[in-house]
Amino acid sequence: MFKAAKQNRIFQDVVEQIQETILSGKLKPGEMLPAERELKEMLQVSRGTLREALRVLEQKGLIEIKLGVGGGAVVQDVSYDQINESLALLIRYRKVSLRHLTEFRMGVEGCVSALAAVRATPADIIRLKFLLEQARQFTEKGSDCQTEFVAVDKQIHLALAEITGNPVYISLHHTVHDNIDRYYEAFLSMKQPEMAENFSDLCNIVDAVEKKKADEARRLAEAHVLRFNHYMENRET
Amino acid sequence: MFKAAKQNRIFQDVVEQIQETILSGKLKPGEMLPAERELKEMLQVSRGTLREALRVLEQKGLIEIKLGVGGGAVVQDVSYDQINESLALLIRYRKVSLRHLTEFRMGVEGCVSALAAVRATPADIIRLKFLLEQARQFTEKGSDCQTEFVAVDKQIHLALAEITGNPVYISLHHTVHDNIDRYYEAFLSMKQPEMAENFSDLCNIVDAVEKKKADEARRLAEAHVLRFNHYMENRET
DNA sequence: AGAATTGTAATGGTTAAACCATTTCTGTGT
DNA sequence: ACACAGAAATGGTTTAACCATTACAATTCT
Repeated sequence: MFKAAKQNRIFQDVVEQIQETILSGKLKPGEMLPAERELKEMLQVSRGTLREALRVLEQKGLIEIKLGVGGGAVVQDVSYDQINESLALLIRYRKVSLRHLTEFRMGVEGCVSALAAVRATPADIIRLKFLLEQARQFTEKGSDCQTEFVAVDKQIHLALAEITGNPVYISLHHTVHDNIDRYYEAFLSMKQPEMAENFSDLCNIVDAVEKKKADEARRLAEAHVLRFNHYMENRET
Repeated sequence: MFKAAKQNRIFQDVVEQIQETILSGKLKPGEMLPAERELKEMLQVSRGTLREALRVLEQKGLIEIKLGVGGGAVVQDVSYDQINESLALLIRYRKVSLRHLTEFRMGVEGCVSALAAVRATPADIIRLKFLLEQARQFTEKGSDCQTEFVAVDKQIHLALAEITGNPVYISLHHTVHDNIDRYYEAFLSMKQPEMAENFSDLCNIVDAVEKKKADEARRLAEAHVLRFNHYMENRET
């Protein structure tokens, strides 16, 4: 029901004051807080205490500190970085396995593709086909371009997430890929045939999205993620 | 590809050292860091700098500070609190709406139910039916027990997530529910008929899980979340 | 005039030493 | 035994000084 009522720590009060000022819109992204030496006078606290508060706000992603003349605390636009860091921490701490992550990714990419199939506009389809064309070129070049191919693959999945228009899916896409990439770099190795297989997967997904076949898009996306994973499983420790 | 290479700030180095020690398991939850005055000697930094580092670690949820003799930094078990706070910030900043959150929840609960249908053991089914029985009792009592009913509803969804055995789904369950609950508290109002409808939903989902009908479980779970949401939409600002 | 260099001041980063506030433990007296 | 008081450990805060980085202006060279 309630959060633990921490004893009064002055820097916490400072954090709350500044956070409220930012969240209420009195300070907008890009604007700056007064310099530390000014701010400490306004708040009637020591510089050390103020700096502890700034560290917290920085960690929350609400401000960023710049050095030098004209430097100081710049208000940031709230982004997905913090949520991603938290999830990454959780993944690392709980030692979430590649299997778990892949299973989750299967589910999410499936949902994303199904939603995208419902919502894609003609412009979205054009964008997807443009990305497909890039993928096709890298596929032809074979394993020399594995990195580039994986990058385009990722862009296609991101595009699908963006088509859903749901920021939660977009955020998760980044989180999952940032965390799964570590495994890719270590374990993934595709030759020309595998790349061709994957390229074919992507074509089929985009095709299903274009034809607004949501269920088929889901099924194909799930199979695609699973296939990607199979390439790695043999090589996993 | 790479993260921005922040200029060397000593406290960041301290944060990384301590964080690595914790994440690598050298320091386990419940164990304590040395006292500030000791730690600053070990790390060869000033107390102010060390404290800035501790504020960051505290904000990340890796440690908690206790006062008095025998106090100090206690290593925490990584929880969902930080990720929840990040999501709450996004919601407050209006980057994520209830509609987005519900849509996402539909997808996740669908995947969870489908997976649970595949993996549920007889013991899992017994647990689910035990929870259903509680829900039935609260349903009969009507709107006096709305809070209790919602709590059991949540427990059932958590149980399904746990049946999948995938920690990512379990984590997400907590995050989504913690944040969606704020809306529930503000907007949700169910009378006896709505509760009966929901109870029926839950029965059908558990039934589909028991019969290992994954696709049906998914469909039912999605409809269930959607229905829950409809109760609120009329009341939303 | 224009370009390169240098100086200067603002600003965050760090250090040091001292004192306060809270909490636990210990010893003393009843 | 129990209660109370004091001591000690530990985080919280303050102050004052100095260092490092940066933007900008002044100066000098071509």
